[in-house]
Amino acid sequence: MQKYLTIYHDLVHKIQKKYWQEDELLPSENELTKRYNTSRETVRKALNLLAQDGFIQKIRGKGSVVIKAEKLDFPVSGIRSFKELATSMKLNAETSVEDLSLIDPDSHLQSKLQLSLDDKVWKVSRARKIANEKVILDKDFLSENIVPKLTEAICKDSIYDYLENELGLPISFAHKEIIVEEPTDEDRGLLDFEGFSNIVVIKSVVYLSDATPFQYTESRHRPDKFRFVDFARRMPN
Amino acid sequence: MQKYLTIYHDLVHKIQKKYWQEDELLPSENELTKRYNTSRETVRKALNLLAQDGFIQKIRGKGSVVIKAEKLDFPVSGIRSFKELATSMKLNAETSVEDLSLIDPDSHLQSKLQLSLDDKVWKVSRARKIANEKVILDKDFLSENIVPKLTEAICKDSIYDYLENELGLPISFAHKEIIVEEPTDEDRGLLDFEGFSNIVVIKSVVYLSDATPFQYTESRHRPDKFRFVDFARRMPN
DNA sequence: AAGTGGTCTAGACCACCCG
DNA sequence: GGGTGGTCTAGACCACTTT
Repeated sequence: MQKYLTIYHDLVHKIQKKYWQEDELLPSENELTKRYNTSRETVRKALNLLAQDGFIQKIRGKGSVVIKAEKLDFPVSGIRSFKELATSMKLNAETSVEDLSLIDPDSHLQSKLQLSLDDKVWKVSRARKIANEKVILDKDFLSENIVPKLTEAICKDSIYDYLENELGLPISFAHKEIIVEEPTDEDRGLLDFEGFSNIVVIKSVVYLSDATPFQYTESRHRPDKFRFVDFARRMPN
Repeated sequence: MQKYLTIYHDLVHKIQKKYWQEDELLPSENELTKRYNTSRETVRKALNLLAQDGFIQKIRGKGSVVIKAEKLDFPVSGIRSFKELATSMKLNAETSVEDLSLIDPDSHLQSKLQLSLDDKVWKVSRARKIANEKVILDKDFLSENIVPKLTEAICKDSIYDYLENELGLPISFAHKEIIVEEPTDEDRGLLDFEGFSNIVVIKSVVYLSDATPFQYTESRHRPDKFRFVDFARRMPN
């Protein structure tokens, strides 16, 4: 494990354990350099990660302030699996696999996943139940080229876990968009939809570290149950 | 201007001018170090910014690949004013100021903006017209402590521009959330709402670089006209 | 084996904040 | 003036990809 990541994880852990109060200052970079017996640039790398993730705010001339933690947030930025989210948010959640099949992609999928003519894709539909209501419908499409096999057991647990830990795929980045749509008949059939007239859809394409797209996902959320949170930083220009 | 930022801007400019093709490799870090007559760490800082902004994908052992540019992105991450967005997306846009007044904040605002008991806030309501339809309602609340004066002319142009360039405020980061709500009577009155039964609301709190919150905004979008794009990177656990 | 990006070091100077 | 974070340097070793 790299030094700056162990420092990062140690600090995250201490912040979450309220080792420092909110609005309090972290030890200075020079102090941390001594404590972790490393160089200042390495400490800075860890602190910059913390800032990027919204744990601290660095203030020139003063120090690094611990930021008030929000909870029950559904992060927009960052690739996280439903299982990771459910765990970290301590949700009482349950997944049912509604469909698992190997299909011929339509042209939209072919272009999104840069497929050849006779490539096939896995289609997975899963309904997510939170507090005994089905409120999320996840539709995943994965290149058979890259994911040759999928089982219902894997889908019920965590596809991400399987991809990263069993197949060792280097998942790298994702392009996401959020739009609001009219619910389809499928949405109404598979979710507890009550009388809602809109559905919030997060569409994403996930890439490997060599920039190959291998997964297209639509995560369809009942509009009353979610808020999507983002932590944005003013960019240079 | 810092060296790594000038390098960053130069490379962004060259990528946008198609100096390198999509999927092509940038010159190596060592090569760029020579060309810009600097150190490798400085080049790497610029390249990491490019990767963070989705311009390139760095691949160990190979190099930095120029990523296919997506078009018409409405960035979630990054704080941008409507004017910046409208300009960069070349929209035919128009703003009307519906309300501008100095009010006593309710308790919700007091806590969001960390106000004292008799502090006042500016309230600004603006309707955004795109392609001759009023589809966005922006409601801004700004601390009078930090923004002592506001005029209708400023609000019609760009508040951000005024804050950054006239007042010189160091705008630093924002916490945003996206939720779907029922439209209010105000929404129906000020927007061309047709028959829609939901509205997409982006709520954000904007902070100065010393972590003081000074602005609370609700940007209310007609659901059919709304699209949000984000570029996410898999975080180390 | 050579070239690439990833990490780490030790030191330097700067701009900013505060007592 | 002393401490803080921001930038920059020159050099080193490593893991990975390609030839």
